[in-house]
Amino acid sequence: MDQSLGQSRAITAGERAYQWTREAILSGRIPEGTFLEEKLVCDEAGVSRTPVREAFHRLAAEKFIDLLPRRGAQVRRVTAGELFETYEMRLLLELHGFRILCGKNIDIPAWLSEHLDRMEDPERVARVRAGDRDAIAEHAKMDFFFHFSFVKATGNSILIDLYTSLQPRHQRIAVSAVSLRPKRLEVIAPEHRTLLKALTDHDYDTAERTLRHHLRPDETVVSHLR
Amino acid sequence: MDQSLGQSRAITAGERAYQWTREAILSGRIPEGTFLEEKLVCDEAGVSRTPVREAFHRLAAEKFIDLLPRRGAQVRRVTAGELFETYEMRLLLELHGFRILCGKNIDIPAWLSEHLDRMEDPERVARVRAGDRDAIAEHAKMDFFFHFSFVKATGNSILIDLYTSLQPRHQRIAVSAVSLRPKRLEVIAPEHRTLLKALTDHDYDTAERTLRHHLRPDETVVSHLR
DNA sequence: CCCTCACCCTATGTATACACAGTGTATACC
DNA sequence: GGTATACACTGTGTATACATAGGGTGAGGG
Repeated sequence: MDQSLGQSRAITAGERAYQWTREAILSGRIPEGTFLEEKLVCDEAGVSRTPVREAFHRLAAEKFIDLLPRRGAQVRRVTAGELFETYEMRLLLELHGFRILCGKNIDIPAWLSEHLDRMEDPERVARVRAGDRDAIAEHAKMDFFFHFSFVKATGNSILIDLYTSLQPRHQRIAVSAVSLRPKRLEVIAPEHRTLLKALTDHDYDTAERTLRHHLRPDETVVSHLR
Repeated sequence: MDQSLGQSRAITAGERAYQWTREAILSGRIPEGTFLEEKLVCDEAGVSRTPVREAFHRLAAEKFIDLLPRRGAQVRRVTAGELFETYEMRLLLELHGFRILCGKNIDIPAWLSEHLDRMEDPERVARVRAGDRDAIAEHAKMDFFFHFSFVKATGNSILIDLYTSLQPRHQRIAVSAVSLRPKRLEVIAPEHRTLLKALTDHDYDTAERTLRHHLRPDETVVSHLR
């Protein structure tokens, strides 16, 4: 195609295909259960099938899609069972992060407060509550980023990997939760503030108590996924 | 890890390439740090480059190899730092499994005792102590399988996924540990028996104490990886 | 009206050809 | 003798052609 343009060759075609698809799934442009056709991604990402297929295998390993032999790539659904499991694992991994952060007196990034400011921006919140799909997907990503920051601060690369692998499932759950119960936003925001303060103060007990309440499956979402 | 199941299904070329490479790495036939050439796998697995490259991307996502752009696929090394992190994560995940198994009175598979019998088979142990690379790799796989069984028994599919993703790192560490300190075998075996009994008795405290001692990095291995 | 079966057609699985970057080596120069 | 540079070669990155399985659609029968 247009390889001859001499653009920054740093990004390979496979990487473009991967990022486009990953973003399309995370943003909700491609709904769960959709059979993702190679040709669609080829056209959208402007690459041939080979790098697209490589991206698909990577995305399958990362639980974004299921690769059904001779059927195609299906965007993964989150079942009710997986919802419970995801919260269970998030609690396990995040609490472990908290223990390290508090125990070793590791400081958490100062800009996290500004991140919460952006999440609570009235205009953004209004769009989310209005049901704007893009805004909801963006909110879910920011929520993940917030929690991920604590895990990242521990510096444990494997913990970071494990937690990262939860993102596809987190995204679906968070989108469902905010879509079905926009009122949750009013609960989430102050809990995030409490978490941040507790960790800044190295107050593990408060952090744990808050997180245990924060990571509780919403019955409305559960029944919706059943 | 399920090496013997499902021979009858129509296995794709990509799957053959994946399994051959995965097995070659786990068995130690391809040493860490090796640049894995696509052509080699093509010849060995009897497929063309396309499915091999797909397998490589999958293996990279699973942390078996690093894909260096324009350089190739390098079999991952385990650093000293990752050794500590791996033990830390194994402890976290396995203890969580133990809590569930004991708390919910879930029974663990009865055949695990026979699995330990096979691990302690004098002939096998002799080969491991003699430094037989295949026997050592096999021992490491059996060790992983033993610990994995507890995680599997919880039925939490995400926990199972997360633990599975530790296998590449576990394998390298276990092989190093047994190679450098064959004497460890005499410590490992009784600890495995203690763990199994504690879990059969739903005695979490003993299980936790034993596991905390069991999953302790060996200083010899640590300095070897540095 | 619903179910079944056969056909076609589309999308996947695989191989291969070509483009090009990175590495190694040999040669020339300092 | 050591270092720098140019060139060839090897192996990866990508596109594309071809084979084939699986599903959709239509007609025919119950």
